Amino acid sequence: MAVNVSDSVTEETMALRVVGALRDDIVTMTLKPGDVISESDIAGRYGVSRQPVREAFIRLAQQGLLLIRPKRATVVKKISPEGVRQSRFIRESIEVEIIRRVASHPGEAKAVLGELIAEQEAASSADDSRRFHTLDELFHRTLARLAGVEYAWQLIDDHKMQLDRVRYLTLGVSSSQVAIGEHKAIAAAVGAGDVAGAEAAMRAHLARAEVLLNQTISDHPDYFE
Amino acid sequence: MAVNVSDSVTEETMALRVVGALRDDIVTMTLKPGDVISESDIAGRYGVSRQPVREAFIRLAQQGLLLIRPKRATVVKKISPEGVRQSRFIRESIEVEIIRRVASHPGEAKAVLGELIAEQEAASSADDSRRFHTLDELFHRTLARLAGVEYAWQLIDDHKMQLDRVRYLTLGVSSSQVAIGEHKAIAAAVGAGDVAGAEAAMRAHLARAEVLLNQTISDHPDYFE
DNA sequence: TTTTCCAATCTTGTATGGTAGATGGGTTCT
DNA sequence: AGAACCCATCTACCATACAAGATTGGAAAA
Repeated sequence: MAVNVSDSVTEETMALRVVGALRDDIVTMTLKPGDVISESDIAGRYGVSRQPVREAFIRLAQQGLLLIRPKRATVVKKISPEGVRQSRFIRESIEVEIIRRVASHPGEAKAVLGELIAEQEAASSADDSRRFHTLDELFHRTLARLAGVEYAWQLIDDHKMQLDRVRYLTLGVSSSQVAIGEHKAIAAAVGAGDVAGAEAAMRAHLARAEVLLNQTISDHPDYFE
Repeated sequence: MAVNVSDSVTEETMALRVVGALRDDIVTMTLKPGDVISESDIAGRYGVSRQPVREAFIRLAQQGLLLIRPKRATVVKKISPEGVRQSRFIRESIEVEIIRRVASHPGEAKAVLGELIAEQEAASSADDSRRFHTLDELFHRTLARLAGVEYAWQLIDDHKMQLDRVRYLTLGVSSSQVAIGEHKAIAAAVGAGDVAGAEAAMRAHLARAEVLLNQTISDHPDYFE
């Protein structure tokens, strides 16, 4: 998922290269909320003209990561707690609907999810939080695929980036053991075809993020509006 | 909601003016799916340089209305039936969650929704389908506001545009009387605090769009992938 | 006639210069 | 000293020129 800037063949156009590099810097908090950047600044940093940088700014602004203040400056958007909550409302709405569909028609779900959970336990034992993060995301994406709405999952990727920034701040904090237990509960209910139980388990799983958000706001108040 | 191109004070920058004009042309099918446009073409048409037009293209491409084929051309994206179905999956997921929240805690909901329905009946009697469309959208937006997630509603506006194109094709077709009846059922269940009933009524309301979509694909096969 | 190939002419991508609005700091006036 | 003001300097915005890939049509060869 990470894009290396110096990699000169992966991306087609310079503009997309800059988009990938900046997005990575923003999500990983290398560029912190509130940081001021400018077209010429970034252009010089990556050795390109202002034009592709400008287009990158436009794309990232539309994804809610940058705020372009005309004739003034462009800043890395601070995280809006309300925006995070509503992004999570969207995510919860969709994930609940997904888990219902999957639980209604299990099928290969139980086996597939079981494998993923096993990998997660391996990553957790190895204390590889980066890999666990990837596997966690894959768990939810797999549910979407099982429900036949993987494309819909891609559609909300933009909104998910807001959540990813918060998540990055809580990388070490989030106890993966707890998450794995919740994943097991979800998989078990799905395997049993227990729709209501699966929905409840999913809601409980997502609700834990609320606590993390409030804690993160306390830890990094200057990153939020 | 419509933006007049010749209006020279409403929009701030030329790029945003072009965005609004093109989006309006696309949603209203003035620019049809599959139509090929070019930066210089549009630039000449609006009397600006290629630069702001190019930026407009980028924005609209990110919203899924245009498809930029590098060094080749830019075309009005054809409507993807699968994309429409998944966009509607997203919408249904969110609207169901919204209607649950509102039905759980009615309050002023019944009165507010009642007023909107009355206006819809007036528009329907006057055969003003354009106004009915606006009121219909307002009905759903109001539900989002009542649930305290109006911002979330704005977040999915981009995806809704895909649905709006289909909807425009069925403007005269969709019998507003049926829609009003469904709105009444929703409002009644909400007013009674009947969560399950409100959810069922909302699902029934949204399900009707599936029929319209299939009919529209038959009527305009060249507009779809 | 059919096929191959090349060149004119499209397209979008990139670079650069100039414009107007906004900011900040120093100067001048009161 | 305090406040108003002006100007150097920043910003994003727009216009223009050039570059490079893709397409198309016709000419030339088989």
